Amino acid sequence: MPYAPEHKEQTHARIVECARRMFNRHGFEAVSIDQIMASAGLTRGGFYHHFANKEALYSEAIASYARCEGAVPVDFTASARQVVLQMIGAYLSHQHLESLDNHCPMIALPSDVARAGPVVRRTYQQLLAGMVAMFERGIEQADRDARQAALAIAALCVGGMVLARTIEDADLAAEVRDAARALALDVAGFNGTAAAA
Amino acid sequence: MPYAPEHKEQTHARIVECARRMFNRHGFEAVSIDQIMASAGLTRGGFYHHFANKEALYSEAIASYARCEGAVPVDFTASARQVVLQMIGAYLSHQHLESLDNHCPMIALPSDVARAGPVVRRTYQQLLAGMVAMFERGIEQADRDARQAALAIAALCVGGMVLARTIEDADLAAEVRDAARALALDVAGFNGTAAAA
DNA sequence: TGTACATCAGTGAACGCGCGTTCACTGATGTAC
DNA sequence: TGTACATCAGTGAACGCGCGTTCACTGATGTAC
Repeated sequence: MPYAPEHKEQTHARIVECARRMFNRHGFEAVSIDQIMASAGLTRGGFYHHFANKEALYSEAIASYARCEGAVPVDFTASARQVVLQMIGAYLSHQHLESLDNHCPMIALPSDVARAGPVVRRTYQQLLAGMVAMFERGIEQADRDARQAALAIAALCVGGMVLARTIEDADLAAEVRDAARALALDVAGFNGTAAAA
Repeated sequence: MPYAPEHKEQTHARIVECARRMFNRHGFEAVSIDQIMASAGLTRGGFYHHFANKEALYSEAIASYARCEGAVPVDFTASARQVVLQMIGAYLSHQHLESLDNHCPMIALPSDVARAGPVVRRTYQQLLAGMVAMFERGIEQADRDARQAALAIAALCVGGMVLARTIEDADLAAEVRDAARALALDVAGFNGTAAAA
């Protein structure tokens, strides 16, 4: 047995992490395997010892976001209700918008994923499902409405950030984020508790 | 003067329209100039008589959406208030989701535009500004809040559709659209007036 | 009216380039003796 | 403890391909006489 068994795992994880960052910033197609491997301190040939092809890396990169720290810290040991408050504030924050390496894949790669294969899309869907479940848990409403509210908040978070990230005018971008955050907090039941931008 | 003066204009418009459809479906990068020109009944060489380069076509294609009919008919001669009701219903409709050639560019090309040049992004921003203004006009609220509501509704429309388009599960996609539409109608002041899916 | 001409929209072969992928290899490593 | 070995993660040259772009050309057209 040459090399310690965890050696390959570590290299694999390093490639995925580099890919996640680069995909977030530039999209799937604009980043080449050469660039990813170089960024991980390796050369192109080794790629196919770790992944069947480039697409296989897409879903691993998206899945790895759930394990990474994210752009803005959220204290997940707080109450479900507090987590919702923090999540909405963090997701629609200026800090999240600016951290190009650590965008949530739902706002960094929406059209890339829409055009990718089923495996990639399923991974993306799990990320959304996790986010919605987290909102649902912390919303104080009649049972049937909590899910609907959670889904609408997810749409506000993603829509607000997708627009803010795409348009040129920074003032308009901030306006969109603020409006989305205000409504999301309102729907979650935090009336008048506007968090910082 | 060979050819009638409107001849080139018509060919130009035909190329833009073909490009708009193909970009909507597959994104900027996945569609080649060859494919666009072939779809317009021409060959690749003529492209550079009409456009400086491929990116120049991006913004023309996005701008052309404002002039095309869209996926779902909206009667713009109705009152500002009725237009809002129709717009929200049309934007978040199943019909819009399914019409891959006529998606609003804001949901078809979000990451493509985010990575494009300033000209493309400015065109996209104008599309958003037009949508927000239309919502603002038809919302009955205190002046200061109308704009905020309009921005939040735009975020809901775009977020709801971006998510619905990207995830695999059709039931979850419909749930997201329904939740976004219900909240958007509520914010616009159409309490309990749920439109058809 | 008929014809020769100038224009320029459209053609298609060719270019250089970077991509994803393959493959014969190399050499650092843990194991067996 | 020291050495020969087998393994396999990583290397880097090479491949075929399709892309955006260029350019010398062709031929359909409206105009001038």
